[in-house]
Amino acid sequence: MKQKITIKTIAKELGVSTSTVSKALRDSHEISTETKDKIKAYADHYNYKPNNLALQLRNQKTKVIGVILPKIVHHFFSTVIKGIESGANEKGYHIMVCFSNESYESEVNNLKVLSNGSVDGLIVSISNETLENSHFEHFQGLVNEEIPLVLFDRVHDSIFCDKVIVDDIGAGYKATKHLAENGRKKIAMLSTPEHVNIGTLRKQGYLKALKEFDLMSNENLVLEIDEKEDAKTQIANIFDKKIDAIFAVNEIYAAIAIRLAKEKNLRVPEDVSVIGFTDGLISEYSSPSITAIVQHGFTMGRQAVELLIERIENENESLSPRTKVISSNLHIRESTKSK
Amino acid sequence: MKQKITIKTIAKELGVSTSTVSKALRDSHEISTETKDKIKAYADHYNYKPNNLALQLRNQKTKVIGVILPKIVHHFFSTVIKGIESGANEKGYHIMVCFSNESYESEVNNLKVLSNGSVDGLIVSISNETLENSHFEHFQGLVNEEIPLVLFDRVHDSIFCDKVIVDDIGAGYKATKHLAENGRKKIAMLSTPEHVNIGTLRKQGYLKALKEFDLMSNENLVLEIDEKEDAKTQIANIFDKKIDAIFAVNEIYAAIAIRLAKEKNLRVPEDVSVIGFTDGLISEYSSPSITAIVQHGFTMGRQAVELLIERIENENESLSPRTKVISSNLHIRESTKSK
DNA sequence: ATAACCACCGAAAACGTTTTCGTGTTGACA
DNA sequence: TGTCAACACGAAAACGTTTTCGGTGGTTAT
Repeated sequence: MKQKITIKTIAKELGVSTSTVSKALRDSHEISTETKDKIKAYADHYNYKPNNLALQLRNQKTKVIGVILPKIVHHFFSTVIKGIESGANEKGYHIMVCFSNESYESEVNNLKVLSNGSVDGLIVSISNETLENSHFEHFQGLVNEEIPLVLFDRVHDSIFCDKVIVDDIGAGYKATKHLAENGRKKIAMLSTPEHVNIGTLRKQGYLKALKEFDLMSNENLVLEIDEKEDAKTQIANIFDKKIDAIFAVNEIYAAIAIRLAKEKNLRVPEDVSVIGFTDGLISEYSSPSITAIVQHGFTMGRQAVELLIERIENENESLSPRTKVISSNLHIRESTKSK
Repeated sequence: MKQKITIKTIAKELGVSTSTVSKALRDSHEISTETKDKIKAYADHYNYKPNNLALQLRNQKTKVIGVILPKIVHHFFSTVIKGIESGANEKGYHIMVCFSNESYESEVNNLKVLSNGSVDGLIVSISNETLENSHFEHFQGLVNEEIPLVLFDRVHDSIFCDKVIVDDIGAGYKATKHLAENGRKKIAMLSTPEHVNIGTLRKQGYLKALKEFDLMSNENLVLEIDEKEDAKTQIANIFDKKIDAIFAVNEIYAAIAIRLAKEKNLRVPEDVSVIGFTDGLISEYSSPSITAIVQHGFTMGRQAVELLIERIENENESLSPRTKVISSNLHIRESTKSK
């Protein structure tokens, strides 16, 4: 990189002090118009840009927000990032993005390196491994250092901070209710292992709806898909049970289910109706297009960053932790139909 | 944020100088074991972390790479980001991500704020608007300042820097060739407006293959989809032309084409074979699954970041610009079949 | 006894800013 | 002529590090 021009060089070249240059560039009344013009012209000509690092060090703030996500090649998370970046930009912040790749170790590591002063605050969605093992000491560390922190989607009660979550119970309920109202009697659910709280919560909503409609709530109808094994073979089993509807915890499982149904000569939506979670490209463009719970990732990102910036910029007053619940809604498409 | 503990506070508390503390923490031989132990114990107990801003200012490097993308909610770009982050992490770098949202203005703006010392180098994919209007002065500025820069995928010849691109011509050729070898005679292409160079390049490959197989290369068979209008109605026209194969410039157009074919009672792949670009979730999970050109976004990201870091860390020797071409290949699935 | 050496530590500069507090030079006014 | 304010600018500290250089006191070799 070429030697950058600094206030010092300008000062030396023009035979004034650095304070004068600084003041002139900030248009201070303390400096004569003549000197100001001279300095500005020089700065302009040599394309002077104030060094951000120096400013950050002096102001003791970076105007940068750290974001740690479990993954990125994923419709929901990339949408959230977009929301975060959009909200951050509006307030003059930038984002620094890291991925835990669902690993506890890299989550801890990312947290550590970002909390050394490079960011003013953090937005995090907890990795699966961390949730599975319930190790949250690293977050506790952040809270103790009073570094502003907002958790979203994958959160945990034991961490004392702002949170933005989806109404997973309500979403599970809405999805299941829609199927029941369509006359579906035997509704299966494709869920996640228990430790992933989103699966558990959505299941609660599912069970609530089943109860309300006096439908069978057989544990056999809930399939906990293990991510480490092949999803397709696991899902295939569900069709042995003469089901007429499926509520899937994400859009990939929904797509796989539809594919399997076709292979077994079942019509979607007539014989089997399917609802997915995450209103992504798959739901939109597969055929039949898939009825899905839309999660409003963009809104979640915006909300998270707004909570965070509010906390950053009012660090004196200690607000107690807030939780925003983003309600989800059903986007009805072709994969569901009344009997 | 709580008042963070610094070397100064440690020095004051322990009655030594800051230099001693610094040296002790870096395990210098200049400091007696006794003093070192004392200082380390204190630092450990109060969870001292060196302030990154101060280090960055002192070392005149940030270990941060700026990344500017046209969009993020997109399989290819999110894959590239993952590749960049992965490669950066291995070398101890972090990434700062901004989005131009395909807008020239925000691209210029992002470039400006990132080039003020907050990053050691930049990885950029040019926005559509910028390409459309051929305004590249902002990149020229970077090059003049000798800020390390790597362009990927959406690049332009007039910018003098490292580049990582896909072999778009070859990819278009491979896709079309595959269709031709399957006995398809009237192959349509769903492309982009001309200014988007990827569309143009892929079209070159398409035309090359047509010529090679003595197939009709009618301009009517190439549809330039305008992103500002509804893609579906534009694509629908192509079916009037009795085509038996479609090569789409991205997976969304491919999915839409398949959907339209079904509506017109054409069977995919029997009556119409379809190939898409970008081997994303849609291609994988729609039914029929879509034969697609895989772009190796992860590899591109890795390559880009490796080129960049090499340049950052060898800033003395001025290498001439390099261009890496990542070859793409065909992932054959259900949407293509020989006649 | 003197020189040389070593172990241990501190002062100060440097990175690039901003800001507070002087300070010297005007000019006006009593 | 003396006083005071306004004006224009500079010195220095501060943000938190690292590193060079120098210094002190004690030990060893000649």
